[in-house]
Order: sequence, then C-alpha cells, then structure tokens
Amino acid sequence: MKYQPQEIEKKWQRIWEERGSFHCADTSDKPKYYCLEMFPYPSGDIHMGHVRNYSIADVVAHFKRMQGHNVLHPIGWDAFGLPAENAAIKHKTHPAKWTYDNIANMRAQLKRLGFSYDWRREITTCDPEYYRWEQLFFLKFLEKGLLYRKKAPQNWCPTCNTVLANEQVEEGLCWRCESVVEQKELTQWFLRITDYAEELLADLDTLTEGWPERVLTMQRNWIGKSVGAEISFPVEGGGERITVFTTRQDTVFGATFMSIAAAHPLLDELLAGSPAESAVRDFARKILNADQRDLGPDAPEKEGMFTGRYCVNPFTGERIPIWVANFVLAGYGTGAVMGVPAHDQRDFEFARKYALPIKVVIQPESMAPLRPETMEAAVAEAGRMVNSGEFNGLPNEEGKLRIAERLEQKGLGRRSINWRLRDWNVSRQRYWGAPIPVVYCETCGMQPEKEENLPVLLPLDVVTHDDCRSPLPDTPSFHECRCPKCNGKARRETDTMDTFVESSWYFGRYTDPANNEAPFTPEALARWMPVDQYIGGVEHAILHLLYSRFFVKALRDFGYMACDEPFANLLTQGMVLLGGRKMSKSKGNTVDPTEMIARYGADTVRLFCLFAAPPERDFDWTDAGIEGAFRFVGRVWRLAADLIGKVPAMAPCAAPASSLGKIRELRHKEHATVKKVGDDITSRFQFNTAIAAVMELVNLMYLVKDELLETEAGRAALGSSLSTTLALLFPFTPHLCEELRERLGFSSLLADQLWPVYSDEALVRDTVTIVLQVNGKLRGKLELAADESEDAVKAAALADPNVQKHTEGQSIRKVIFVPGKLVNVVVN
RNA sequence: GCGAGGGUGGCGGAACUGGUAGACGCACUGGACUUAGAAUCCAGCGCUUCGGCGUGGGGGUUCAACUCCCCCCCCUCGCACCA
Repeated sequence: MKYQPQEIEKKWQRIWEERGSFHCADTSDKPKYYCLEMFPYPSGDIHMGHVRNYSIADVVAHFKRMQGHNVLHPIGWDAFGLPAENAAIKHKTHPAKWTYDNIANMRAQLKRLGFSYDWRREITTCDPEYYRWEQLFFLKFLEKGLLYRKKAPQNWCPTCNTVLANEQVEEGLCWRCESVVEQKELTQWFLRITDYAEELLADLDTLTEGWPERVLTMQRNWIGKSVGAEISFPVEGGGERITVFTTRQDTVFGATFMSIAAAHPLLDELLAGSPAESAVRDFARKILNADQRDLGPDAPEKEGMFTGRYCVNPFTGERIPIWVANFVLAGYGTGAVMGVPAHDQRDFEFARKYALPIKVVIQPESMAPLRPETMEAAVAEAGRMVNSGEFNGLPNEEGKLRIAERLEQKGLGRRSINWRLRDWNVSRQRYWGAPIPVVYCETCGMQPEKEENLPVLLPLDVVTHDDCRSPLPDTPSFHECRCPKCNGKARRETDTMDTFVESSWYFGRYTDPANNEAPFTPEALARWMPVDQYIGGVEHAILHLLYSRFFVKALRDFGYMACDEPFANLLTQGMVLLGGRKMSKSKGNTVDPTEMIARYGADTVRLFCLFAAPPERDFDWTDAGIEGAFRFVGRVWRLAADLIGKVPAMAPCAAPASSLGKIRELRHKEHATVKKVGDDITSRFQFNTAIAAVMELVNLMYLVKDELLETEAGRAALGSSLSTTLALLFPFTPHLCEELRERLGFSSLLADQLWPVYSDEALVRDTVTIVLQVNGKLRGKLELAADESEDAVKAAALADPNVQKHTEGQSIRKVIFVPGKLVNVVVN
C-alpha cells in the first residue's frame, strides 16, 4: 500500500465536490459560523503566503463544521486594479483577459489544495454583477451627503498615473510602486469617512477581545484624535485673524510667537508691502518644493523666517511676531501654531535658534522653579499655572477647561477636536476599475445616474495607451451620454473607483451572492454577519480594515447592515520567509507552491505551513522542514497500512475502558489528545502544538502496536485510536484522512463526521509521577498511585535515597506537598 | 520619542492559573534491516571541570520563577515636526 498523494488528493477533491460536502445551507438549525480569509488579488499564481493564509482558515472552517456549526467559508477575487492594466500594456493583451486567465489559473491551484470552500458563492469584483451594487452604494452615499467632489492638492503617483488615498502613501512613496508621490491639484470624489471618525475610534474598544492589540493601535494612531481648542489671534494693523489649533490652551499665556505654514492662505496678504516680502516668498517656495520624504524622523533642521508682521496674544495683549516655519503642516489643524517655547520642545528649539522669548506658564510641583535662561528643554509635564493672570494656581488640566470656557465666552475661539484621518479620495484616473455612476450635463451640472440604468458598464473594447493613461477619456462611446435629468448632452465621469471600495463590502456579498435584485438582503446579512473569524496579512491593518469598518457603519445607517463592525475576530498571520527575507518574485527568492504540491502533495504543504510556527509569527521556509512534514504524513500512512485489516473499524474514542497497562495507556493518550487538539485550536489557534500532540499519539501507537495486536481489547484500542487520529488530522490533511478512513472500512465521509468527544473518565490516571525536590532542586522522581495519601507520599519522598543524601545532617524545616505533582523538602 | 510584539539548545519552536525547562519537529550520533545505499524502525541528543550551571542582563518576592515585581539592554513591526 503505497502513499500516492497526487491520486488520492484528486480523488477526494472530486468526491467532495460531487457531494457538495462544503456547501453551506442558507437555513439551518445549526449555529452559524462565518470564516473568511482576505480574498486574493488575481496576480497570476498562488504564492506561499496564500497557502498559509488559506490553510489556517481551512483548519478553522473544518473544525467549526465538525463541531456542528453551519459554516460559511467562501472565496472570490479582488479583480480590479492597476497591475492588470500594467501587465496588459506590457504583454499587449487586455486587462480583462489577463485578469480572467489568472483567476482560472489560481482557482485551479486553490482547488488542487483542497480547501473547503463553498465554490457556489465565488465572486469576482470586476464582474458587472458585482460592481453594479457598488455603483448603487455610490449613489446612496451621494444621496446621504457622504460623498462629495472637491478640488484640492492630491497625492499623485507619476508612475501609476493616478491619485492615491492618504492611506496609500507610505513615507512619501506610492504603496504599490514606491515612486515618489507628488502633489497635484485635481477635482476628485471623496467619501466622508471623517463623519465616522468618532465611532471608528470608539468602536475599536469593542474589538479588544477579538483583534490584535497592534492593529487596534495602528488604527487609533491613524484616526488620530486630538482634543483641544481653536484660538484666534488678531493681526496687528489689519482686520485679519490667525486661528490656531492647540491641545495645550492652558499654555496660551506662554505663546511668544506665531508660526504659520508656507501654504497658509493668509500669507500673501500678510506679506503684501512688507519689506521682507520677497525674501519670505522665496523661503516659502523652498519649503513647498521640499521633498515630502524629508518629513518624519529625518526631518531637516527647523527653519523659519520672520514675516515682519505681528499679531496679538488675546490673553496677554502682548504683540508677538508672525513667522513662517517649515515644521508647520498646512493640512493639519488650521495650518498655524502658537509658539510656546517653555512647554513644547519643538517651539523651544525654534525659539533658541532665533532668540525668541521664552515664558514659563506651567510649574510642575516636583521641579525647582523654572527659569527660561537656564532651561535646556521644554517642560511638557503637568503642573500649576503661573504667569497666567486670573488662572494662576490652577492645575493645568483644569486650566484647559477654564481657558476653553473663557475662549467661548469672549468669542476668541472655541473647543475643537482635530483628526488626523482625512476623507477618502476614491477617484482613480485609471481604466481597470468600476465606473463612477455620474454624468456632467451642460445645463444641469453633475447628475447621478439613475438606479435603473445601473450598471454603468466598463467598456471592454478600448485601446490602451502605452503611457498608462486611461483610455476612457478617449472613448466617446463611453463618455458621450445623455443627462438622466434633462436628456441633454452630457459627459460621463471617466475616473473609476479605488479598488479598495470593492473590498470594503465583498464580505457582505458572499451572504447572498446570486441576488440580482439587490447587493444582499437584510435577512442574509443578519443571518451571517459579522464575520466570526477574519484571517489575513497585517499589511491591511489600516487600509482595508478601516475602509471596511467605515462601509459597514455607513451601510448600517442606510438600513442594510444590522451590525456595527464587520469582523468580530481578526487573525493576522505572519509571512512566509525564505532565508530570513520576504519571498519576492522580483528578488527571485520564492518557493512555488505548485512545485511543492507536485513533489509532496497538498496535505504535506498545508501541514508544514501550519506546523512550522504559530500562525501569527513569520516563519522561514526550509526544505528540511517540509521533508519532516512529509515524513510524518508517511508515518501516519504506514501506521494505518499496517493496522488496516487487523483492527476493527471503530468510531473515534469508542474503545471500552480497560485496566490493562498498555491498552489503558493508549486510551488515555487518545482521549487526552482529543482534548489537547481541541483546546489548542479553539483557544489560541495553536496549530503547531495541536499537530505535535497528534504526533505524540502516533508515536505511542508505533510503540505499543505489536503488543496490542495480540489481544482483542488491544486491537479495539488501536482501531479507536487510529480513527481518532484521522479525525483530529482531518482539518490539517483532509485527503489523507478521508482515504485512510475509507480503507479502514468506513463508507461514510470524514467530511460529514463530528469532532471526537473524549471522556473525562479516560483522562484520569491511576499512577502519577511525583517530583522530589530538596530546597527547590530536582532530586528524584517517584511513580505512585494517584490516590496515595499526603502522609504516605511525604514518607516515600523522605525515604528516597537521593533525597536522603541531600538532606543528610541537616534539619528539615518543612515539607511542601503539591498533590499529584511534587514534594519539596526544605532544609537548612 | 510613543505604541505593540519578541529575546528559551546547533535550528524552528513547547511549557495551562508559579511546581520535572527544552514537548513536537529539524539537524546530528549510534543501532537494526540491507550486498550496498535510500527509505524505514529503534535509541541517544542544553552546557559541564560531573560539584553544578542554564530561559537577554541585574536585583527582588517565594519552599519553588521562562512565568510575578523593580531597573536595564537588544531585536522586529507600526506611528511620529499632528501643534
């Protein structure tokens, strides 16, 4: 009986498919469980990261199914996007063809891996039957005022020839091609994700059980809430006011200068006629042209230039100089900052450099009185207010409240909250995306397309440009259209939607994928949402996961969703490395899953991905490692081959209790392994230790099988343990297990079986190993009956020769007894 | 700087509410089988001057610390002139 993975794997894939083993029911008495992995972009081939991701998810899906859940485990394709377009240009083909060919290829690869998807629910986002609903959402967002058009400087990737959302710019570089991102003034569509900023932040607290802490932190940082106040400073010699945002309004008495961004809208006006005009303009231009990458840790020296103008600190009445400074961001707050050198490190450095006055207004109680001349750094700590008029003596936290109140009373400003989060630019100047369903009419202006006219089809008969420009503006059959309102001449929007819009709601579409009257029904969503377990890479910690959370909240407010959050539990799996580095096609260090499957079979590849490390951690691919996994699979196969025909086909954990030594020991191990594997999968996704536990069971079976085959009770114990082994390994190596179970004599499928149930009685041991310690050091072990009395165990411990050797001539101070575990003799 | 996660044999990694550190696997060594090798099966495998010493370093609590407390070092990831 030879192990031939290629044959048996294809055989069982066919059988499962024919029997619909992994189809999930829309109605069921069983509790629902929605297990989802981040769907793949059809880039060409499945890579090892996919295999790991989907192997993890498949264990969860199988396990939940075996525990009696109705499991939704779907798969689909995130099929719009730039790579298709770039590849199409390069290979002189069409993005659609490239995409669909890749999908066909990757679908076959996933099927070859034997994952337990309900393939009837497969979705493809570039299919009009998918994106038509996205266009409907676009209209809903527009109708609800959550979508608007605005002309503003945008992140522009010159290589991709399109704008990027803030989330898609990493350290000043394009997230996809790493080109330096430029700023370009464009009119774009924005989703008002900032309307949900407060809720997106607050609801992270509801995810603390199910999401990794670091993802929550990353989202909190990204949303970036700052509570403070806006304060207006009148400009001297003019009617203007400069408004600043600050979180430290308690330090306003210490504001000794004003700094504004080079792009501040008032700058022109301030400079007009000033003697410093041309110098300051040159300086501002230099800042504006500086490379964005220079921000952050390697930011250049703080630089500024006095504008020649002053404004008035409304609390002190002092005139303070207005500076243009390179560290003030035009896009955050109001683009102007009050300089409080004594209590802000950045302002402190700036003041020292340009000899601006430093004024202490907070005195921490634990510090000696602060003196500006001797300070070496700003003091940001809490303390009592000083030099602050009527507020003197207040703790600064209380001062924040009082000053905010006073601002509002006197009309000098107001309480304010600032967010780092910006609205989401969803316009893309590329072809391979979902068309935006609006037109621009010569008489009516912008008009949404009528719902009944959806989908607005992306034309497939276009001529692509070699320079990556979208062909849509040059395709009259697409953009020449009629106004939905007046039927006059109109031009269709030629920008397409960001592909992250597709992935922000696909998990909802799986609940009702064939619905051609609506994206989904509230009933289907209520039945399945939220996703119980979501699994994917941490690289989506902000982008996709934040957008999806926003979408769910918005769709809830439109009346679709019943839940507040899409993903109840999130597992971020680690990367598969090769030689300590991320696998990368361009660097040539990849391991091709197809090759590995051809050599070892899908079961082995899956098993290795799960055994090599806990799922959240990165692991290094090693040839020796997969050899080891293959060896174990072979070991299970040979064990079964040896036992088949000699042992009865028993259900897992079905062998009766026995008092005989090895039989009793095997049965104990069998039941203990069922408990351990179940616990490991349930509590912490500890697949590596779950597999290790089954290895131990298999090892024991090898050791005892010759002896147990001699007796009927022994054969029963082996038959039961073998069945248990196959059931426990089924989520990991499903084909192997089905095949062996069939050969063992079963006609039913493992795919239809429930998880084995251990009995507590079998876990009870009649003897225990008692560890003997003297002063906490290991000095021996005793094998004793489990029900031995405390006194008897202590006596036996003290009588142990090695214990006696180490206690000889010393007085015994006490004897610690831990039932079933150890005796520690304390001497001095 | 802030936040999160780590630091355990030659390697990947175990160790539940403090109670045998190193499960399981890899590599390595020996044995069996074999004409031989591969494969397989069995056994050994932290260091050691054989007293002991060992979970990044130093203190502490405890009969007992990888685990709890205090101080420090290093690595990975994320965020960061955000006012």
